[in-house]
Amino acid sequence: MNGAEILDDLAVRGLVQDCTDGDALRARLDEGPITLYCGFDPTADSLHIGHLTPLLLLRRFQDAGHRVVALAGGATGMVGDPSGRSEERNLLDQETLDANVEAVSGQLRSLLRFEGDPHLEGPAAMLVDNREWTADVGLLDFLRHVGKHVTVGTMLAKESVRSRLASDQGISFTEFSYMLLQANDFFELYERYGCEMQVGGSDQWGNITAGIDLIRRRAGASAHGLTLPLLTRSDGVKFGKTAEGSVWLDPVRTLPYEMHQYFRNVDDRDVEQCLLRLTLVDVDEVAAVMADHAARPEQRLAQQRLADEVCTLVHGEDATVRARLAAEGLFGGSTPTLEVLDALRGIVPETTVAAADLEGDESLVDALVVSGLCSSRGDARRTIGGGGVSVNGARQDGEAVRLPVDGPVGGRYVLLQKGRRSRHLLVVG
RNA sequence: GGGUCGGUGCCCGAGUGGCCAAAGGGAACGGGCUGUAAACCCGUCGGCAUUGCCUUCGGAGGUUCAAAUCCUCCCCGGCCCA
Repeated sequence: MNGAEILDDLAVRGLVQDCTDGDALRARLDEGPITLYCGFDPTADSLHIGHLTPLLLLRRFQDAGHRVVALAGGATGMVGDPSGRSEERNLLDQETLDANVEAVSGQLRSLLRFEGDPHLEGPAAMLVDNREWTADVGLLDFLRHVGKHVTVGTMLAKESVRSRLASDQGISFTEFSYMLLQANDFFELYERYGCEMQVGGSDQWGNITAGIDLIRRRAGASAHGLTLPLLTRSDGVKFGKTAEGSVWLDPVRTLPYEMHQYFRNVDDRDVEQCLLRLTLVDVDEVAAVMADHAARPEQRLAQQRLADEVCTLVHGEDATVRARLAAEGLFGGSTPTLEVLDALRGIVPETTVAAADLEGDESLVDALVVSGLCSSRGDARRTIGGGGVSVNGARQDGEAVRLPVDGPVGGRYVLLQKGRRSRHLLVVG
């Protein structure tokens, strides 16, 4: 892709909120590969799907032949970015921060192609930690070499600072200084690797332009910046949030199955935006998928595709297959196979039982209590009576108190379902 | 400090001696419809139990065969007066 092509692609996908001089950037991209970076502060031990847009943006540039740098903000994370925040952050301790940098770095690694990656074409991605050039810099040096080039007026004019100054909370000097650190990062990356461009979320505009200014002042060079719009949901809920919290990339925090389901349930109104911004599917193909979807919206082809794409990007093909099998077991409405039930392990809570436990006169009632799906035998009877219990996908008669005689699937699993949402797996062991 | 109204089940809110586990609404949960949706409809909704039993109406005592309901003291909230 030449400069125009990649920028047009981003624009069509709705991935450009703000951009420094578009013509200059286009011309620069036409000249040849560029080095660009995006920073990720280790505020938690995992990234979440909100980070996916900028991370994928790096990927898009890498796929177009450019050199991308993912920065884990070990230094900036120590200070706390005020951007987009109404309140002062709590500082993380060194130990937590180290662990977070480690975890986040691993995730950054998995979505980009580094040296040695068999799929690598063109420049390898780089992973850096800004502690590398920040940790040993003394305060005096920093003030002389960075602070000297930035006027307080400019800093005060940034939206992130202005909004906080106007609030009751105010802003600490520490957070106020944040943009200097980030500006310095950009400058350092420019010096070290010839990094000419920084990308980030829309709230990063002020920090990015601060870096561009610093590069101009100290190196007399012009650099570029581009920000992404925030993903939004039509129903007003913050994107990537569920009742349980954020959708994380860490498979322990958010099961691949749960992530798959999250996207599988995206509103019709939002699904095209998601396909464009959160997957690498070609724009033309997205249009084709959307056309299919429009013809048969009830099949939710677009959501299915979206869920598969994102899940595969983050967790890989196997996890996606498993997530789909699990969904089939939970929502397919047919008798699940051994393979399907196997895929439910780790997704549905399970209890190990003896084969004899499945044979009693009131084995169904007992099983519901043992599994914790029902709080008491009376509760179990009531729930069964209300038609709320299924065993291995088959709804049980309101009078049933005993498990069906056909026994556990493959001699191993009995899937209990209470209503649509509560499940439990009995494992014969 | 004086006066007054009130504190009821997850929440709001009726109930003013027995027919009260306590109306009604909301939430929640189950079912139906549906696109693993929204809306809508039905059911359950203190606890345990296959009849029934146990624990609830701010707290502690008391009157009564019987109290969420009456009396006494205490705690807490609203409003009015100081």
